[in-house]
Amino acid sequence: MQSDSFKKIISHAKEYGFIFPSSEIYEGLSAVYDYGQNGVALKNNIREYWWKSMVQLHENIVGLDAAIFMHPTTWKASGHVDAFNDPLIDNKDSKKRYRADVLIEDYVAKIEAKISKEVFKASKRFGESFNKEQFLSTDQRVAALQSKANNILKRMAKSLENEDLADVKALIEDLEIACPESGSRNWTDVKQFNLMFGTKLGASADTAMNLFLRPETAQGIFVNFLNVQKSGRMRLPFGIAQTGKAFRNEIVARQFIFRMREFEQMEMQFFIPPGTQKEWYEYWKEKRLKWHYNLGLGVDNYRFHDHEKLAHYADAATDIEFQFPFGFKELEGIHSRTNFDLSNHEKYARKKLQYFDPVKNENYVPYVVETSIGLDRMFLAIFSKALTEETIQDGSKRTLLKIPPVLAPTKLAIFPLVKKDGLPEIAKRIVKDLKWDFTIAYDEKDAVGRRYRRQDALGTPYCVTIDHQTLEDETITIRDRDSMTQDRVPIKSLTRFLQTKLSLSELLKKL
RNA sequence: GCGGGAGUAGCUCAGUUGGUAGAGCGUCAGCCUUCCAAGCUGAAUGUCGCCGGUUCGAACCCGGUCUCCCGCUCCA
Repeated sequence: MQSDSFKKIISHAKEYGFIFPSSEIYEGLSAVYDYGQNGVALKNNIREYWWKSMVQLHENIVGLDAAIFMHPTTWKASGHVDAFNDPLIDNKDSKKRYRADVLIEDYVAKIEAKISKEVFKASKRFGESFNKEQFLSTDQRVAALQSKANNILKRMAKSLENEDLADVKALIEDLEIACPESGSRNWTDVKQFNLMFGTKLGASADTAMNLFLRPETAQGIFVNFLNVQKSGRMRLPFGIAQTGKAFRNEIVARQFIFRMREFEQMEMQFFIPPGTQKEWYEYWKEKRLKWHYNLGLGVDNYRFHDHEKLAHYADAATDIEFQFPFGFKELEGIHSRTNFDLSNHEKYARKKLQYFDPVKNENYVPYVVETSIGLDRMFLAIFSKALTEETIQDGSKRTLLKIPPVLAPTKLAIFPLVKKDGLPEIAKRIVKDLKWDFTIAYDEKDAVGRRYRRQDALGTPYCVTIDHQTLEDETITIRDRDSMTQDRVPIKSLTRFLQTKLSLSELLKKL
């Protein structure tokens, strides 16, 4: 059922020019997609809604557009070089894949469990009949186990540090670690999997600099913190907003545009005095949820999911999850990032990244609360909820995209009822007048009913029809996409009607 | 990466024991002039995912490969 509707979403997206597989004539490229003529319009409109809600509506939030290439040390400071590198190993019998370091750590955890058991047993005996010899032997056993555990961890750390993956495998073999699933010790080689895409800057091979394509846009904001703060005379609390592409070499990229290797983020980093992160974290949670609710996709489709295991940089984190066709999944993240990023950039760059607080009269590294949303996921959220198949009164079916009108790729379609009697001329005149303010489609082909349906499938919220009465009294009908009802209004009042229904500022005012 | 399913026109799909490809919808041109798809006439569109093999002959059989969906795994 669900996968059925998901298939419909994918084929509708293709058939109506929203999303195409990348390089399709060359058999495509795994998990890479292109936005078509209607997709790019919807995507731009979503981005604009986000951007204006951040930058235009907040005096203390400004924009930025940092480059995708960044100095390689950026990613050491951010922790991505370490954290985005996983040594993976497969068991050939169970076909299960594991992180090699986790397998070894689990083994060590077992040794440690043994140690505490020994100590516990010994303490019990100690309480009963004390036997000096026994106790000593326990002591030695514990010491032996402890040193064994330490040696394993030391060897693993050293191998990982030196990227000696053969030794990581050798360690697993030496310890006779078996697959938890199959109990087999038939392992593949350890492979390093780096989630960051590498590339080279510079013409000649020997002087070229190894770079990464950014795995998140946030670091472009952090490294520009002082530039923006000083040049913009910004005072805390203030935010920097940015939208842009990021790249992750996901092991498994799936589910259409939900998890792509190249994707677009909309991030805002909010800089605050230390100690106020809790309140700002709550503030942005509420604020962001409201932004989503405001689109009217249904409040039941959203929920918070608080992280229990926090990332290396965070002291609190939550996801806004959305009910996608394949279940509730992360749409946006709100993270209290502490001063982790700025402090680390201070360390690696050996430059102060501090703010002089005129109120407290002191210098400090600001804390950060981040809101980070995937534009492609937002697109999928809207598109998947918008796609509707309904049976109307006469029993016929229609397919429509209930995209929030403000975000629709085409805002208005204009039809002459028939292709004669001067109706097309009037229709074209209206197009000419309104195209300055709205994206408009004109269609005179086929029966008008069929033209309505065509626009329904594209999500066009309003269709204006010019009929014979227009010739008499300069009125037209406006047909509503969702209700299919029509209003007859004077041509003159069209602009104002559309502005109230379709202007982004009206939507923003509700925030 | 593993397992399952799939790939034939823009979309959904049919295609018999191997004999050079079809339908519906859509699109385009025209007719009709009608306010909610499926009226009439005509037309275009396929390296049958790709490469190789078997065969006189492959959409179909075999091998490899790519892509998509689902489930594992992964997702700082």
